[in-house]
Amino acid sequence: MASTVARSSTSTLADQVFKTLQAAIIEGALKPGEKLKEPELSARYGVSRGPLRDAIRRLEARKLVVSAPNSGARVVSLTRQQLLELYEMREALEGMICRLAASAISDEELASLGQLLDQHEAAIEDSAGRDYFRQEGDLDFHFRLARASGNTLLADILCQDHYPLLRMYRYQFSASPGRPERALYEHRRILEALAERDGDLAEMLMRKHIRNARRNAAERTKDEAPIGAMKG
Amino acid sequence: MASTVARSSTSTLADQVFKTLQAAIIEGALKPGEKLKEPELSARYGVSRGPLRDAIRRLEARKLVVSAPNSGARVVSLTRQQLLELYEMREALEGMICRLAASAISDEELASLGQLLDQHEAAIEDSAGRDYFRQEGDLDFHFRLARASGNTLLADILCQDHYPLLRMYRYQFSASPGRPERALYEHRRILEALAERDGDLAEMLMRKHIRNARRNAAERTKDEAPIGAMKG
DNA sequence: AACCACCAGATTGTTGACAATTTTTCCGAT
DNA sequence: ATCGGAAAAATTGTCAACAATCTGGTGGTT
Repeated sequence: MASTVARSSTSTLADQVFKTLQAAIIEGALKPGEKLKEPELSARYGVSRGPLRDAIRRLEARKLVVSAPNSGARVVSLTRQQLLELYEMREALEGMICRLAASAISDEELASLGQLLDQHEAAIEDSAGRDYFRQEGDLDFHFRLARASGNTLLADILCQDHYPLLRMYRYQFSASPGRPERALYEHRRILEALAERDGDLAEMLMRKHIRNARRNAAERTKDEAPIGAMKG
Repeated sequence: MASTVARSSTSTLADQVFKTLQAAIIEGALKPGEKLKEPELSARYGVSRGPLRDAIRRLEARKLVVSAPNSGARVVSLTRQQLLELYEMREALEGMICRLAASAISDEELASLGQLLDQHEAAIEDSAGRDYFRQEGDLDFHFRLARASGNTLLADILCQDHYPLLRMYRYQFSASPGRPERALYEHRRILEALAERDGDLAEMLMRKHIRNARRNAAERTKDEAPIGAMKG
C-alpha cells in the first residue's frame, strides 16, 4: 500500500490525489459515511495537507464528499430518498439531452452507437460474472449521448458532476435479473428515435427508460433506509 | 477598499472570502474574464493564500470561475452559445421541478407564492428604475418553486450550483421592454396549474416560459459573440 | 526586420509549523 | 452506575516561506 503519488510535470499534485481519491470512493475502497482524515490520507499518498484539501474540495464539487466546517469531510452517504431524487434529476437532464441529440448527432456517431449496443448484446449473452462490464457499458451509452447532444454545459454537468456519484452506487448493487436485457432493448428504441431525428419521441423514450431504472432501484432498496454504510 | 474580513467563530475564513468573492463576481465588481491574482486578493481581504485558494475552488464548483493548472483562475466568461445552453439546462431541470411541485407543494406555499406575484405586479406598475428588484424577484419565484418541489437534490443544483451564474449575467442586462409583464403573466399561469395539481401542464408551462426567456436572451445578444469582457 | 534563446519578474504549487476547534478520555460528584 | 465536566489527544483552519512554473522583455543571430 502507500501508493505514493509522484509529481508529473503535466499535472498538479492536487489533481492526481483528486483522481486517486475519486477512484477509491467510486470503487468502494473508501466507504459511504467514512471520514476523510487529512493527516492519515496525506501520509498515505505522500503529499502534504495543502494539495489534499484541494482535492477534497473538488470531490465536494462532484458531490462525492460532504464536509462541515471544523469537522471535516466524509464520503457521501445517500439516503434511499436521495438516491431516487438522483434518478428524477437524470430523467430531466437526459430527456433534454436526447431531444437535443436528435438534431445534433452525426450519422457516424449514430452508427458507432449501434455498434456499441451490439457489443452490449454480446456481453449479455456471454453473461457469467461480466456484470461489472455491463454496468459501465450502460453508462457509456448515456455518456456518449450527452457528448453528442452538442450542449457542452449539460454534458459536463452529467458526465463530470453527477455520473461519478451514480457510478459509486452502481458498484454496490449488481444488476437485477433481466434488467440488462430490458435496458438494452430500451437503448435500441432510443437510438431508433434518434436515427429518425424525432426529438419528442427520443426525449419520451429516455425519460421512460430512466423511470424504469428508478423503479428498479426503488424495488432493490425497499427495506434499507440509508443505502451504504452508516455514518458516525 | 481593503475590507479586511475578520474571523467569526461560527464560520471559517475561507467561507467568508468565498461569499465576498461570489458577491463581487455576481455584482460585476470582478468582471468576466478577469484574472484572480492570489497575492493581490489575499492582500486585499487580509487573508493568507490558503483560505483564498479554498474559496476559489468553491467558486469553481459553482461555475463562477474557471481555472487551469499553473495558470490560475479567471472569472467565467460565457460565450453566447454557452449562455443559451444554460437556458436549455434550466428548461429541463425547472420543468421537472414544476412537475414534482404540483404534487408536493403545500396550500400555504401556494398562497404565499400568489402574494409574491402580487408584489411583482405592484413593482412593475411602480416601474421606473426598479429594474433590479424585478429581476431578483423573478428569480425568487423560481427559487421558491425549487424548494417546494421536495427534491432537495434538484433544488440544490439549481439554487446553489447554477443560479449564481445566472444572476451574474442578469446583472449585465436590464430587462427588455414588456418582458417583465409577460413573465409575470406566465408565472401566474404556472401557479394556476400547480393549484390544480396538474403536473403535466405545470411542466409544459414552465418549459415554455424558459424557452421564451431564452429567445429573449438570444435576441438581446444577437451580435456579440463573447458576452462579457474579453479574456486575456 | 523577424525569429529564437535567455534572463528577470511575477504567479502558482507545495510544504511544514502554529493556532483554534472538536472529539475523546478520564475523573469525580450525585 | 450514570451523568457532567475538565484535561488531553487528535483534527481542522491558517499562515508564511520555499520551490516550480509561467510571462514578458531583452538581446543576439540570421
